[in-house]
Amino acid sequence: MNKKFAQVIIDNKSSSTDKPYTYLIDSDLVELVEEGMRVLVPFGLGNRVVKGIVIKIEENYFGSHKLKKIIDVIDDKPLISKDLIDLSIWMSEKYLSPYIDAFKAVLPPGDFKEVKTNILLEEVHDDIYNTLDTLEKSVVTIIHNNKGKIELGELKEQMNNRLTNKIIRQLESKGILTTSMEIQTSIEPKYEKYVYLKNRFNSREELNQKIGKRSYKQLEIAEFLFDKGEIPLKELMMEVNSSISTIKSMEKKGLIQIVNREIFRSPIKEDISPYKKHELTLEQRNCFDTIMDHINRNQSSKFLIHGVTGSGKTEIYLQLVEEMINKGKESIVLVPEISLTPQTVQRFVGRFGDRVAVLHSKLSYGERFDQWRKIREGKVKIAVGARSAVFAPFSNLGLIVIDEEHESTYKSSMNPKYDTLQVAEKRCDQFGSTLVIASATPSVESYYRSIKGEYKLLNLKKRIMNRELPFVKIIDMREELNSGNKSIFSKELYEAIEENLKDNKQTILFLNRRGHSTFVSCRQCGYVVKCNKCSISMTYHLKENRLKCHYCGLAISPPNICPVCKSKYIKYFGIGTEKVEEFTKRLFPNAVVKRMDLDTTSKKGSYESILNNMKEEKIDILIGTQMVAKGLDFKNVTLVGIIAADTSLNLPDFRSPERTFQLITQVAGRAGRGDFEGKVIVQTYNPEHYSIQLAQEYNYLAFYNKEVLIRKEFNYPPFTNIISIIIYGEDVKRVIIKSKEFYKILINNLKQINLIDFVDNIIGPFPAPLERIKNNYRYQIIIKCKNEYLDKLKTAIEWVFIYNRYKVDVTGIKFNIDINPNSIL
DNA sequence: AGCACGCCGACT
DNA sequence: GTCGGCGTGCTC
Repeated sequence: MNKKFAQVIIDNKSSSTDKPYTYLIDSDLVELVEEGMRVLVPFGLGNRVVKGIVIKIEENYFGSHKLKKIIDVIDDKPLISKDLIDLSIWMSEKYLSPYIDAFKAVLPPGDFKEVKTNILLEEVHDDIYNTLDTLEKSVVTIIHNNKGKIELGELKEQMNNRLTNKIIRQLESKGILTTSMEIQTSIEPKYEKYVYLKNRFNSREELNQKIGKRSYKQLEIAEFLFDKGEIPLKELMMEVNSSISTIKSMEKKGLIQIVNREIFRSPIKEDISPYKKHELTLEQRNCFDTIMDHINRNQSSKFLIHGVTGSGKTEIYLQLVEEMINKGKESIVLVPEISLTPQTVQRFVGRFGDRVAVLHSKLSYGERFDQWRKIREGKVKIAVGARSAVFAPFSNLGLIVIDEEHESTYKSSMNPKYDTLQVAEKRCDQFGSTLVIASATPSVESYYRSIKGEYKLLNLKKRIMNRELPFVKIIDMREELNSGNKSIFSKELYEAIEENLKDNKQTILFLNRRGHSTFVSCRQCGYVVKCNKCSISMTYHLKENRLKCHYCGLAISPPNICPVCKSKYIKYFGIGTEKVEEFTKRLFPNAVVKRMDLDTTSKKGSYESILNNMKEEKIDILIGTQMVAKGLDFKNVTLVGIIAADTSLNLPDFRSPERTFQLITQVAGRAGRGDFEGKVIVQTYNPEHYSIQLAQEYNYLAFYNKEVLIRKEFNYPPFTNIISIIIYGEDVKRVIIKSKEFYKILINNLKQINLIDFVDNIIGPFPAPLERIKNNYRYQIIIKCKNEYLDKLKTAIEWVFIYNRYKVDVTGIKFNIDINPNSIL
């Protein structure tokens, strides 16, 4: 008997069922099931039928479970290829992520269980039809009677024959059928379960009578619902600390109703004009040739392009991609989310037209699925997108480009908490393809690796057309203050803006903080308005006249009198982009001033409209956050002002000098991109800090050399790995007790496996720098560990925190484990 | 997530 | 005793 064994991942987001389950593939299915296909399997004591995905097929089974059989196979082709399956398994191990989350990253967007296969009938001539066997004929007839198109599941139902998938494949190879995937997202929006009391009770007394004293838990829930009305099921379970079974039995009794409510989402669209090919400069050509030379000699290689801002890196990517197309290979181009919207995408779509798939966060599930399907079915050759585009399901991948590789958005903060650079390396290894990463300010880690020879370093030192990098002037704001200037503009910046306006040139003002005032405080007693769910001061937003929490979104009206001491001396401190806008408009009443940050670009198309106005020179002064720092290319911008270079410098994170250096360099790069010289004015209270000084000189190498020494001395990446474990929950006392308990268990475990002496450092548990977010108290343990012991350490962490082998009661406690996180805040 | 098993308290 | 609620543990 020909039988095989399949490892199946079942989607039910509970950590205890997140592992491969082995099922028997009976002889009648053995030829139909492939890795990457979805199957129906019996699961649990009640053998309920669930959908799962086959990740491995083996000839033998040596385990001791009595195996159940796969009921049926859903797909006629694998949803994902073998290399993406391997990649997911690799990710779940590398980043300690649940399998199901790692697989969701590579599976079609949306709910993979809802993917349908459509079968389309081509024209069939009688002479061909007559060569078919009976079963094949009946398939053709069924589809014909269904207007030439049918969904696979429905066809199988009508055929009522195990071999349907096989027949389809035969007919497909004869060119009689074609198949195509579809997902029903436009009519299947996202839902969440809500609970409410069935409206039969007028009073508590009536409730008590109906339920009876015995079911005190039910009574508690009912009373809770009586007060609250409708509430999400998850929240209810949290609030009353009850299990689902209690709630379900109440539903059975008809006391409560559980309903699905839709959660909203929205799409956007854009128009794009052609972008013609540019002649490469000598430097660009050298860089391009070196890469192509390696590719042509079939040496799979990794390159780091260190190119100053405005050196024309995008044109190099474009031409590399073109070469790939000529070789019949596909390319993935990754850009940070923020610069994704118009400019880079316009260039790719402008040059390659419908051979480009664009993936970004503003697509709806349906749109995203369409892009995914185009890639999967080989209809496009290039995928341009944010970090998740690294999973684009190409089958003959030749090149991955990562633009602005230093950007923090390349590290995911959700499961799987992957680092896009590492994933890209892995994919390139799988396909033998080329990896090109590039930045004007490479991350210390990447540059270190290029020095060690893991990446081949390519330099672009000149801007195109030999334009000069803009002159950077540092203004010591302490001196401004001493000379009596309390304004947010130094004298020098003010005069420069004034002059720029006179010359009809454009100005960009950068401040990495949105809102109007960053905190509101009482001058009498020092009280600061804080979010009542997060340990963070609230930012005042002028336009809406509200105080907002930038972590949880809570908005309240600003107080007129101090809630503590009742004084009316409430003052607004700190500057945000909104206040900069207000001041700028007041000081330059004749200038057209626009602000670009999260608050002004949340509406559909508003980002594009601001950029277009900027391009058409309808805006004199553009004020913005991070958004203006990346990739924007306006020829008429000659002045860039950095309002406060210190905001990113004083954060308690080892990467803050690096961030500051990168930010200043990137923002400065926005000036002088046209025929006119650019100027940058940096305002700071720390003018002597090395990251500001060296950014002024555009001296990346000196910055790197200094920074890498510090990293070595204090043992930070790239010399070690940092693992952050955050233990959080709503009950502070429990969080503290549990984090101490887990810390002890972890230490004991590490002692047992003789690892404790090899782990560089374990600190904690201490309150996380952001001690409270969205009502959760957060305690943190930070572990440093060299590469060679990392795997052992991860196993220990998995054992203690994820599998919870020590059976610690973890009700109300959650963990967030991040390996080499972006920041340790 | 869903299902069964077994403990335990309240009522006959 | 016995009925029913509620927590616990397992799912190839």
